[in-house]
Amino acid sequence: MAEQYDHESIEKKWQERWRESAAFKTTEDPKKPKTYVLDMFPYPSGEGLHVGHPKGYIATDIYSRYKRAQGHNVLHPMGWDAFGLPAENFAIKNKIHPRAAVEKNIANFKSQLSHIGFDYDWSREINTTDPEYYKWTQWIFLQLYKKGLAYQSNEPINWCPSCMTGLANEDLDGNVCERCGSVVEKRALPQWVLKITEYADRMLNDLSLLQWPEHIKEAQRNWIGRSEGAEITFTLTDGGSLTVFTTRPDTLFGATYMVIAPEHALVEKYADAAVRTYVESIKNKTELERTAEGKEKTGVLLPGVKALNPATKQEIPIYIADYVLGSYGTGAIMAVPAHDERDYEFAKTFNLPVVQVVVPCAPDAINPPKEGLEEVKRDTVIVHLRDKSTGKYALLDWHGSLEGITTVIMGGVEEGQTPEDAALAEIKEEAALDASIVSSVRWITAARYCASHKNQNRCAHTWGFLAEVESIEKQGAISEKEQGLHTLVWVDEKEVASRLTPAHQKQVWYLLHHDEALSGPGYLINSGEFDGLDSEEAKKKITGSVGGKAVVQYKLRDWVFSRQRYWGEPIPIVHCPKDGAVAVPEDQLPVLLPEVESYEPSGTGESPLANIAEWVNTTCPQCGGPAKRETNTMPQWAGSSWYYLRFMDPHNNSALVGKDKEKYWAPVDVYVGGDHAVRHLIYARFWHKFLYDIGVVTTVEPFARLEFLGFILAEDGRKMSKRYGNIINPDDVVAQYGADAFRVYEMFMGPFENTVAWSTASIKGTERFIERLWRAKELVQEDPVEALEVELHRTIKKVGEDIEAFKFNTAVSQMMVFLNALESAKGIGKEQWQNYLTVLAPYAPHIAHELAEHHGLDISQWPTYDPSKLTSALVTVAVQVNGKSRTTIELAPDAPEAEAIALAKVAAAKWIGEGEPKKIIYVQGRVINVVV
RNA sequence: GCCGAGAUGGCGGAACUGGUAUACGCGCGACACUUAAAAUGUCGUGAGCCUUACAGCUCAUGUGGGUUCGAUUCCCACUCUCGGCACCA
Repeated sequence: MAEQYDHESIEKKWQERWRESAAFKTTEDPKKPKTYVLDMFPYPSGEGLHVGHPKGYIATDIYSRYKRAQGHNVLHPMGWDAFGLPAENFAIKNKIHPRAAVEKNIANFKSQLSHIGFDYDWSREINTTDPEYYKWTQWIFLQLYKKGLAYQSNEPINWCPSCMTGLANEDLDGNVCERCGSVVEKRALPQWVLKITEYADRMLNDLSLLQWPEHIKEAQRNWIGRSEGAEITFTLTDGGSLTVFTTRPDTLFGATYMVIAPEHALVEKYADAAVRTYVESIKNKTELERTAEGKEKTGVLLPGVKALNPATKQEIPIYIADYVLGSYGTGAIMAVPAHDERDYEFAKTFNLPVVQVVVPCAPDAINPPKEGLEEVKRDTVIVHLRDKSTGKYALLDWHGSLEGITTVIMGGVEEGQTPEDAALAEIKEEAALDASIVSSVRWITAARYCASHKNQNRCAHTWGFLAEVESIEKQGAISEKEQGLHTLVWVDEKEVASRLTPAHQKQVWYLLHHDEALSGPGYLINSGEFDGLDSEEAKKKITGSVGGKAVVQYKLRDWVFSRQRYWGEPIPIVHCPKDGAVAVPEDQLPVLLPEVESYEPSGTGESPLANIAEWVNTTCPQCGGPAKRETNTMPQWAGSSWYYLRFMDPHNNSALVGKDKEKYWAPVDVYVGGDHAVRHLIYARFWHKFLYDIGVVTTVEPFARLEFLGFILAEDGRKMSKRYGNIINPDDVVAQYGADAFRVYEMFMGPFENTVAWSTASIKGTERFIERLWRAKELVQEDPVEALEVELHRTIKKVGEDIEAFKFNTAVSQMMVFLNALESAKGIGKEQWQNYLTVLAPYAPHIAHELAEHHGLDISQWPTYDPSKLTSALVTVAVQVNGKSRTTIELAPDAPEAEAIALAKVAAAKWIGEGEPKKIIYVQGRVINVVV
């Protein structure tokens, strides 16, 4: 009777041993290669950890232990991000001090983590609310201030009426506070703002240096939202001017009106009663209501003034509409309804003129223009013909060299013909029917192709129509010449799009049914001297011709950095009546957060700190006269924007991080996290680049590689939440199944980046795996078991490669495969066992160490695999006949082709049948395909 | 709407560079051990057809096409799901 594996006492034994021997204490060692592996540090909430949290921590722990076994010097720290609203709100609700709440929560988190067996160097633990830590957060702020990157502003900001504090744009979900769900208001308050926009381009460009998942990089790009365009100034009829930002200066000739934001300065000057009513209604509407109304465009004419389109010299009206944002660009646009979807919507609602100035034009994929040939422009028509009696549409299936091509009825517009005439004439010619025009495509479209019979390239400048016949009863005879070229076919409406071959004709069909603006590029029309130019080229030329200038705009706004709350880093500034805002001298840092009785928000827009006279009243560091401290605090993101640097040198009193230590450890080699990663990464990259500029760090990016973490859902498929009562506490799981089974299960659940629901049934599988491992120790013998060699070397290879690639699930699978083989072999050599336990140890460290100790084995060195041992003496080769697998044969992996084929022919004789195979394909060691 | 990722058994998922689809695990079924149950072990397990059996056949990787001796993998079109952004001119 084999003894049961007692995970409780064995795991405890090893955890104690690691703790007591400080096994994972890390010091700089120039002789060893370094690896810095980091999790996004947790926010110690009152709810404690659920089983989703440790998933990332297990991954970094495996990576860290693996790298240690490879001889790397590994930095794998843990700390706490503990300032911010949730802690403060929690404290208010429970009537305790936030500091006490944080301490309690941290203790709880630490206890939960301690049972899972992580290899953290706890001597480097940091806490963002520790004055020794936030001293340096304040120091960074001062450096930003000194470089002019922190400034005061009185612009209206987002105010959350429930949290009673200002928020950055990034803290919102649409127009709702992401913390509490209240709808935010606009409030003008004195704010500290950081010039993150200064770094927008560098943050965008340096993404190319990073080994990050594409979707995270893309989210960063979206967030930065760079767009290149031009600023163009329109003169007004009152002698003034109005400047707009546009990315499409090429469409200037199509600008038939202008729109300014309700906040625009010009509004005041000309506002009449209607304008005021509109602007008021916008203010009173929450953004929620505005979104609920969808994309319905609203607006009102600005009376008494018009603008002059600098290209057409025509007077155009100016509207006020909320679809133009005051905070982007110049708060004003030139509206080009033909080429902008929003302007088009607005123009339709307000009956404004629409002028097409760009013709979309793509080269035909089947018959592209040939280089070197001259291009001739031809006016053409494309006409869809519907048989009213059947609802079917006419198409032409072409013959001869155009076999396989299907088009619609089309042709040229001859001298003296209108496009409508031409369309009807083509129908007469190709379908022998008298039809009438029902509708037409609003836009001219075009395609470039090569007319090889004429040896010229053509650009078909095309009008599109829909025509109709009552029925085809009156159809005449189609000429023999036309019959020879193509056959007229009638197809269902649904089929038309898929039957048409040329992309251009598909586009015309689409536009016949969709009334949309043309937002793509093309060549210019209705644009005077610029007609015929490519739109890309026209951008520069038109901008130049009207004295505009090229500019770059970003969606990214400067970072509103003040919070009117207690629980955050005080902003180290003193306001002096004489000297204005004065930086607190660095030797006076940290500016300590005062101990107070009442830290509840005042709601007045002033921080609770404002009420503490003895703290607020101070002397000016410059003139020595009386002055007041800045009472706003920093947002939660501040402390987490640089913490990865402090882990390198957590107890340094004279610098944020020592130069040598930074040089040794930076950058973070692997950074693991998920969820709200976008903002944190933007802010941290911004600060890091700033610190690079002032010489504090030596790398341009903080996180070389990022692995995105998929979440764990509750067993019911919903998010784990107190609200649903479906939280699973890792403490309970560890108590029941053991830390190793827990660790292996979380890695085995699926690909690391996948979101998967927890399954109590499935964790039993990894529990069995651990139990079977335990029993396998009875099978250990002195001599190696030959039959296990191949699988062992494969396992060493696969587990190592999979850890590098964060493909933990397949590594676990391979370790299970090996254990299966071991059980079948009914024995394993000591050295083989040692190698196996070594690769197992990062996943299941407790049992691996226990088993290793049992046989006196050293599992601290990662084994190397022998490539020559990855394949066995015989391989199974599939035999296919006509691509279908029929049977298999056994072969030496390097068997000569002739031998393989001979064997295959015999094995598959009954499928091959009589006669010689047409062809035989042999893929070494894999497959033989006999084609008969 | 735009951008990104994805769709494989009852479930989580695997598959090198285009080469035996369904590894590994869960679940399920049968059997063994047991007075019994749990635990454990052994065997089986994509669907359908055919056969007493051995064997054999057909169909299956979201849908429809294409390239190829051969496609989960490459190409084209489409459907759906998830994530991010969302009137950014």
